[in-house]
Amino acid sequence: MSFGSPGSSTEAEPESPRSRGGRRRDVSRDGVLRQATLDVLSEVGYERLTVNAVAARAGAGKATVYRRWASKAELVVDAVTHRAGPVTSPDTGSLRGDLMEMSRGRKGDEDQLSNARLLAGLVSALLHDSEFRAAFQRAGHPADAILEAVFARAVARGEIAAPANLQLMTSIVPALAIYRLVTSGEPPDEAFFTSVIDELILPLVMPRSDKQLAPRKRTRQRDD
Amino acid sequence: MSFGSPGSSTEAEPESPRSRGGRRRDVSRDGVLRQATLDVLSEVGYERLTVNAVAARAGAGKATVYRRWASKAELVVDAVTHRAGPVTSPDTGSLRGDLMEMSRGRKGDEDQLSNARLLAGLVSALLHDSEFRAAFQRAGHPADAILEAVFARAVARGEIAAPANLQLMTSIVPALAIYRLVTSGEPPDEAFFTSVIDELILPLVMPRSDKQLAPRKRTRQRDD
DNA sequence: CGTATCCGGGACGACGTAGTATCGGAACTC
DNA sequence: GAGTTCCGATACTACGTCGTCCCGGATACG
Repeated sequence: MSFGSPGSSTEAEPESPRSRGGRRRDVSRDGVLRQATLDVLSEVGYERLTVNAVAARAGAGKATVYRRWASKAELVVDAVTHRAGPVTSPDTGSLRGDLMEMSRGRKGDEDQLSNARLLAGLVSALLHDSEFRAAFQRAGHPADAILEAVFARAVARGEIAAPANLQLMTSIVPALAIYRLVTSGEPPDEAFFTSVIDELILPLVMPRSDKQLAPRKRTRQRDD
Repeated sequence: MSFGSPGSSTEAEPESPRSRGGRRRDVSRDGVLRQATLDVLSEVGYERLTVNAVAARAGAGKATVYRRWASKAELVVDAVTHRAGPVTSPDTGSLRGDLMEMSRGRKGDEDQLSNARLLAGLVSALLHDSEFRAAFQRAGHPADAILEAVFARAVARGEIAAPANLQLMTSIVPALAIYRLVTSGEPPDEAFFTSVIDELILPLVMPRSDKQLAPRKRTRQRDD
């Protein structure tokens, strides 16, 4: 497998040896097909994703898919590596606010829940196909970068001390979200994210218990 | 699907309407087949597990498998629900020692790494087959019970205060182990478990920083 | 207008796997 | 010993999916 794909990295494809004329490829179908791939992937996972289902959801024919990607694997890899949203890092002024904002997500697009569902759908493929995994590591998880920026800003504000192990810290939310999704079957809701943030992350990074510390009762705190 | 299986819960099967004679079923093959199922499951995941591969690894014929389980799904569910080891809760005298001991595992059998690999192989099946998930929830994760006992003992010793959210606490290690396994492809090693325990769990439950707190350098501490 | 490439749709072949059936042989009951 | 059920092994059927090919129609170039 090569995992080459339309616009793999820079979307620059200068050479199109179009011999003579012909109908031009409708570039807008690319995005539709990628989004349909992500949808089906989140719902049934990589193994049960069928190219027919993707094409049908996109309102396209299977030939249209295979004209752009050489295989199901390349389609999925390309769809996931292109899924990046506007990468808007929230900035509510407090670490807790930023983290909660990331959990909620803006339009069900780049939030932690979608990430969890997507990653969960890819788990077995990632585990047993090293080329698959390499492609995703190359692309990197956008949410990771955002989370790192959120922590960095909190450090710059003097809100927290620099975490000793940042990677471990940024893994907590997605890891627990996936774990919950898999073991309970229910997608993590706001109460779950609140628990993780207030009872795990904040107590770990807050210097002392001078701020809120794991509110036992539903202490409603607003910071958005 | 019914997920009935040989000895589902109590291993008591009093009624065997053997009309007359015949070779008796070799019960020892059950365990061999279950173990082979777990092995293949850990290696390739549920979707790519084939009954042929399980039978071959067990040195058995496919008919022997289907004489005991009605389907691949029932075989896997039964194998996983019967995987419980001797459920020996470690007791090293300290919370850290117990947690480390659980991570290491006794014979690569009931340790966190095997659990992670196994659960990772089941992720997509668990996500998209509610009956599958229900079967596993019914069985419960043995490691959860052990972890709860470990924390309970630490509380009884006065080593820690009772965690506000025990379920969240016991999820940290397996959740992060699976996340690492999936995203990096490398199984969590001892250094990883040390990080999680020393930098996440212990700081969270230890009342103050009067004990060890996240040794930066490879501070070799032995407590077993 | 002729040709070429695209489009959605669907037929088709190749392949892998679940589950069944059958075989020669072994273990057991009567 | 006759009959029955298990054993490992393997042939077989049923079915789903990947990937290719073809269709009628649309959109481009020359």
